Amino acid sequence: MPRKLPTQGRANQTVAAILESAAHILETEGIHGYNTNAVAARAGVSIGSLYQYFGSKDAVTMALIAAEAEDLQVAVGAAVTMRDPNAALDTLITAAVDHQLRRPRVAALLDLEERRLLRPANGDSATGRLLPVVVNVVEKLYGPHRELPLLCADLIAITRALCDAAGEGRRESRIALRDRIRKAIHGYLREQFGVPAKTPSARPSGESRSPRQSRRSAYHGPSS
Amino acid sequence: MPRKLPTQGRANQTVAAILESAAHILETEGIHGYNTNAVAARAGVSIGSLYQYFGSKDAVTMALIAAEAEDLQVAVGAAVTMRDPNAALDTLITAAVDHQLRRPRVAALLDLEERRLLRPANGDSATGRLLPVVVNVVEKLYGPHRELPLLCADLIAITRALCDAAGEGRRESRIALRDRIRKAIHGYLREQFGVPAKTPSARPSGESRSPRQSRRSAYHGPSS
Amino acid sequence: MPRKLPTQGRANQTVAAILESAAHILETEGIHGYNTNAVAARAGVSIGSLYQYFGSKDAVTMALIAAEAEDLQVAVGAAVTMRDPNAALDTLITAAVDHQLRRPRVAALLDLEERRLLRPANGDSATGRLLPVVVNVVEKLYGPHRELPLLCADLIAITRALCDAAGEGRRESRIALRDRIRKAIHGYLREQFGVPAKTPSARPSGESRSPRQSRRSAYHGPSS
Amino acid sequence: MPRKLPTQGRANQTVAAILESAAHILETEGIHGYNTNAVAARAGVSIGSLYQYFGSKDAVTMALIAAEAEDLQVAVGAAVTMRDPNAALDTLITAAVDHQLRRPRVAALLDLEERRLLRPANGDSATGRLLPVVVNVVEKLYGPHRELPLLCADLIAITRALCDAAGEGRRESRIALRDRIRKAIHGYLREQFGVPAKTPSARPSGESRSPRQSRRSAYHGPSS
DNA sequence: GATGAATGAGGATTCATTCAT
DNA sequence: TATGAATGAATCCTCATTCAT
Repeated sequence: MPRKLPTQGRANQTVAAILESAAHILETEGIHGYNTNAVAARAGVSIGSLYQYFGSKDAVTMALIAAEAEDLQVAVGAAVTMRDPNAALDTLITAAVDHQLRRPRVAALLDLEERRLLRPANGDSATGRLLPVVVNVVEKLYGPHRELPLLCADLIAITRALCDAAGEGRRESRIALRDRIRKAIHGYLREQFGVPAKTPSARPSGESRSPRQSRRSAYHGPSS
Repeated sequence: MPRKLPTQGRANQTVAAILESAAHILETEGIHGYNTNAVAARAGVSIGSLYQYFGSKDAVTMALIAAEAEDLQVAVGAAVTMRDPNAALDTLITAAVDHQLRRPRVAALLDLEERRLLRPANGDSATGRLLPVVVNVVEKLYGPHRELPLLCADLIAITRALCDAAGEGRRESRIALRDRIRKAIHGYLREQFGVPAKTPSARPSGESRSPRQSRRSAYHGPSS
Repeated sequence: MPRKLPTQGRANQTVAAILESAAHILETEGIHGYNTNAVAARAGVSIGSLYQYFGSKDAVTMALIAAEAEDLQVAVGAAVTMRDPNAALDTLITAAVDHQLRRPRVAALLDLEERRLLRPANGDSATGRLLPVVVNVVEKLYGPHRELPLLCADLIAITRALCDAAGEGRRESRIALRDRIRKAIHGYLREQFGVPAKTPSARPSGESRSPRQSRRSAYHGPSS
Repeated sequence: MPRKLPTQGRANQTVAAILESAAHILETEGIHGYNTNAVAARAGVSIGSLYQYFGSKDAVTMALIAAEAEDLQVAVGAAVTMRDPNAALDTLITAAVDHQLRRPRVAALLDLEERRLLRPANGDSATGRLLPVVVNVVEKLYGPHRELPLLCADLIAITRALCDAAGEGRRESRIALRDRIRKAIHGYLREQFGVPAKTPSARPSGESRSPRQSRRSAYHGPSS
């Protein structure tokens, strides 16, 4: 690592170019246009170089999955250190939304590939590392539950689904999407926990408020 | 007419065998094992016969999508005629669960293919026909909402996501899954409408009633 | 032959329908659309029936070649009996033009196939039966020549080429085409024979005249 | 640059080998044996290599057409610069003969394919570039004519037909063939113009000299 | 005889991967 | 190390032909 840093730098550049190219092709052409020759060509490197850095097409895909998940991982890392579980959850949701909306199709397609590629040596999927954090946050927010991992996996699935749905076709602000995801998550959890908590509105600051009463005024619709 | 019937029968059998084979291969091998030769071989017919009935591989896929969606369509038809919107919603959920759990992977993969195959053409996907029914049912249950189609699309996406998640890996009873979907749906809607639904979704037990109160004190976030 | 005439009639009808269909497909789709299934379908018979009457695709093609050449054969037969060689030649030319222009593409494509199919058991091509007649006519018109068969084969090739060229693209009257063919033929022969004969204008009657002199009055063009 | 040249050389070799193989197979097997696998095999390259250089079978065919027409184009270029129209015409005829006789069947089959492949696209066939040159030469030789392009297209068709006819079966010297073509061409033109050409075409002997003069009196038209 | 479902060899094309330079 | 030409197994699809009904 200390030696031949310039080389390392070039290698890193090449790897980055390949992954960027792969993502772009997946986004614009779908799986059917996703082949190593196209990826190498668009990356501006030879096919031989691609195979120098990645032993196979699947290796490229896996690296892309990891790279795409990276910003998510950053958010996960940040969430872990937060005191306020609400802020932590918001951080995760925001990261998920940003991630999925940046390249909606890539995210969806990589989901598929991830399932296939993780079959043999599973364990370290993005979800795998995400789940415990979510469990931790939710437990802080809603208390213990004997099926918490299952519920949190559901939350992740729901979040992903809403992002995917938002990605194809309908264009809307990420704020609106975030709001809907928050409602889906808290609605689900409240049903599961049998609690009248209400979705906190987007206010990433205010580390604490006594929500239940004060938030009532947020209701609209037939009720109040 | 008697002349043609045995022939017709054979043709129908062949078509059915091909679709069954296609579904089986998608389920067990994934998209990577899904090719016309394999489908024909497993169906016990020659590749030529496959192409006698389906003009292309995509045609097979589309027919499979239609066939797999058929039971869903039946449920949709039934739900349309129901007076009780709660029962109608349950019918739809049950159908979705049954459909997705029968061949979890097929359902997920066909979703992907459907997106690709419907891009150029019309919009009569399974979701397309499902959405208005859901909108109608939800409106009866929760009242009007200016973004009802969007919300209902979310409901469909959520349902699908939970089924998909249930499909891969964890095995559980469809009753439990149905219950979780119901909670996700009603939780989301209650958040969106800010109102308790006219009819609560699941009353399977009394067990989960009491925790609701006692756990209250554990909440952080908006509450405390 | 005397018995089961009705059956024979039906068979003939079927055969005729198949050949007509084959010609139509060759004309409109070219060799690439010319396959037995399409021919049978367009003829309104089953593929099985086609193979009942023709042992193979090549058999269909050969029958089509024979059928298409039939009107040419009629003209050949007529030409043989004519006294006036000029009228005979005109008959042949007219037949060739009519034949080639009715279905220009079929004629050209069958030419190709004929060459392939006649390789093994050649001898009875349309040209084969045509050549001696042409030789005979030309000899009467222009006198003997030691390479007459070669010259006459050239005449046939020239005629065919001009018809083919007329078939694709440029539309013109068959009278004009006939005139050009006549000029090409007589021009060639005059060069070969070193003779001042001039192309007779189209006057299919006058069974006999001493051509060289009497034909003078027939000249047109810039002169007279 | 030195880096690329050997590679370029290899690529060129491969392309040349493929075209040579294609021509050879067309010549010996006809269209029925003309498929990409056979072409690649005979060229000593893999099928993949063939598709590296040619996007499709038709692309191979078109490249072959262009390659086969190349020597013709050279002759056309040479003819354009010639002062003496007779020499120019002879150059063209010789080129046509040499071209067609080198691989008679290839030339004929490519003619067919050319018609099919040029249908949709532009009109720059070999004939397309040839025609204006011929028109120019003929006009110099025989003077103006309101249908000169048509006549010259006929000349090209006639030349091609005689070459084709010479190609199949009968073997003869190209000198004899050239002579016959010259006679066909000038015979046709004299008929059309009703005039002796400014320059007689072939002077291989003295034998045909006297008739030309004596024939003059037979001409009508501009002359007499 | 007539039918048309079924067959499967054959042909076009793609693309992951290798390897000589 | 980089390159990109070459490879060939795999895949989609066609069509001449057969044969059970």
